[in-house]
Amino acid sequence: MGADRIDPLAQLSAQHVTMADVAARAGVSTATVSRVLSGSRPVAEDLRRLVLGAARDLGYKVNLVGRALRKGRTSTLGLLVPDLDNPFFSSLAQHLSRTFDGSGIDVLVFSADDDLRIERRGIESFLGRQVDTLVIIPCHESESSVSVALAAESTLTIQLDRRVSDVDVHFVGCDNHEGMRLVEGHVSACVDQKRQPVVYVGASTESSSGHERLEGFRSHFGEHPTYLGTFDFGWGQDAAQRLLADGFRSATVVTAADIIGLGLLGRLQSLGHRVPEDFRVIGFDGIGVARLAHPTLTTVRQPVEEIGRTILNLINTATSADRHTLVRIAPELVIGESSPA
Amino acid sequence: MGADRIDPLAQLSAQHVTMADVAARAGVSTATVSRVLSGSRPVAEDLRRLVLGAARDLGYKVNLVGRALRKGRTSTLGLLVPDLDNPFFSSLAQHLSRTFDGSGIDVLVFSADDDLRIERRGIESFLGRQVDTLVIIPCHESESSVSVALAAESTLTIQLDRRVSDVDVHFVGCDNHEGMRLVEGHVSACVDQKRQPVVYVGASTESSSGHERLEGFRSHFGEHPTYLGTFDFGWGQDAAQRLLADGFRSATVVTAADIIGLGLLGRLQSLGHRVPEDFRVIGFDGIGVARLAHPTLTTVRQPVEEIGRTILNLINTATSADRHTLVRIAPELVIGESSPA
DNA sequence: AGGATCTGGGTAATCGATTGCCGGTGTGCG
DNA sequence: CGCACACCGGCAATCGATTACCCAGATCCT
Repeated sequence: MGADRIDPLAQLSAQHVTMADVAARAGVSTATVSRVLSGSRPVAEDLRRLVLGAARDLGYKVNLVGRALRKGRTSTLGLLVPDLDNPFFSSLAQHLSRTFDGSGIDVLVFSADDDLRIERRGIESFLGRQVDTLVIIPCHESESSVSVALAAESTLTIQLDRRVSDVDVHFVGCDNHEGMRLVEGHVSACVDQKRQPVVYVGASTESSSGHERLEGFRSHFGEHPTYLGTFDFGWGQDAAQRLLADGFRSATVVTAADIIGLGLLGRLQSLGHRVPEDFRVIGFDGIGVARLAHPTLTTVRQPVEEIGRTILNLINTATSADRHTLVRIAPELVIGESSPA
Repeated sequence: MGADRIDPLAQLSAQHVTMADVAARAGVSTATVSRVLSGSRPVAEDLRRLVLGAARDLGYKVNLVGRALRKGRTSTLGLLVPDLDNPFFSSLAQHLSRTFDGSGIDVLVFSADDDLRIERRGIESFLGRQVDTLVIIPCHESESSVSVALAAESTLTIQLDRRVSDVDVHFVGCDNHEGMRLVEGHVSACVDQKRQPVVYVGASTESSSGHERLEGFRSHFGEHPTYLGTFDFGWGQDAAQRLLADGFRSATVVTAADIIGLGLLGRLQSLGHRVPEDFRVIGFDGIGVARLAHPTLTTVRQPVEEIGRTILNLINTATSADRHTLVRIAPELVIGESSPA
């Protein structure tokens, strides 16, 4: 505790303290400094103390750029999301960060702003920075293929939640088909479809999740009126008005995402319709705010913690040779007030 | 268009194509390759074409780690947020990313998970990676000081939305005092405070925003019942029950954040109370979902676009010498149904 | 014509950390 | 006592891109 102050001399030289500086001060070679600091090889106790003292006095901070260049690895995972304003993606980012805390791997997030051009830039940026792992939620089912393939050929790449077609790259995501099965089970148990029609409000099939959920819906529910838009609140609101314009005054509305469901639910209520008495609304994803809407939203929850853990496992086991891993995580029905049992 | 295919030989050598490889193939020196690729000095047209062709054939991708080591700069901005699950922070991240698109600077986001230890790790990680700018929303008004000071002494550091005490580091954020003045104006214009009491549901004063909003509230409204918790939905819900337990059956509830207000609003409704008839609820931040609640939330919107632009400007003008810049952005009242005019 | 200047290419040092290899000391064993 | 070997510190090469410096040839000027 006696040597807590920073050496005044050191403050002059200031800014960049390198291993060479520490070595000079401790009177040893940079090799020894490196060994002490990284523990890569034992170093005599007296030298160890000398080096640690010098490092502390000078305020030495490792330069990860130098290390990365030499080691060829960065202990970094790059997460590329389409849009941080979408609560499902940001919560995925949050959980992934939390899962990797303590693993020695830093999670860095980049938002593509739903733009193929920026997505591409993000990939090149992460690859250029030599991230050890690239986790990507591709914007577009077909157009993102090239970028994903590019990434996969230079580093361990994992697709998350959405996948591109035509390219074999690891994928971890929810079983959308199963999710729609759960919804169908719930609906058929408590709705008389003769009296209350079922409609689907989904998202464009340009992303695999939009695509798969639509197909899941169709295969479990059969033919029903279908409205397709984008994964955002605004589309939910628009869709509410389309439904009303098309004459619906009562329906069970299955949506492709909570944000769509929430937009729809809000607009229906604003226009004086009752949920769940007139319209039942069902979401997908299980984002936090779904529980906070009024009424709370019935939804299919994707287990984000498990998704995070799966990715962590994949990294520890997967080699870049087997690109084939495809993990489908089973979702879970959460019944809320917008479509009670 | 004729030489679009990748050279088969190159694919064998695969993985890391360096400038040396490109130079060898083009029959020039690495200096020339660098000059062609970066445009740092003119190069004869024929050589230029040769180099570009070789780079394309080999699938050359610049290694940003090597570049960063040499240049000492990375064209990167590190954004450190306390929690990506908080929609205000994730929307800030999204807008900042969007603002910097096209500027040649990549925005990388790291979540501290509201934990001082992780916040510190994030800072060291960003500093080690030599980010040119570090934008940080500190977790804690006093405990984050050391970390922020550390960052500020090695790179351009800007505090966002929240600031630590005792340290002079650039700050860009909303004028919370002014925000509360707007709320007071709205409330006094349409509420008879004799008949409907005003209460404040805020967040702990451990973050500067919590602190300043509480003070702003007090200075404009005077003494009123005050409940302090955390910046999340759960606290809003709890607070609703505390209010009821304390006997309130009607009140104008001013909250410190939309997420608190939304939690509160939802819980009040679930328990059969009417908003705005019985309780008026007012938020702060202006997150997207505030417009989607039912009823929509009256709130004080922070202009995130302007905040983003301000940071971009600051980076272009600020030197690390003047750490003093303190920008307060004027917020804006958005009247919703939860507290109509 | 001869020196000054300009253009543009190559050589090699450089950024900071890591690590393969060498060698010196000390210990253990036969 | 002598040899083998473990231990541990240092030297110097290395990762990949950039750039200070040098130099050859061309052009320009008086």
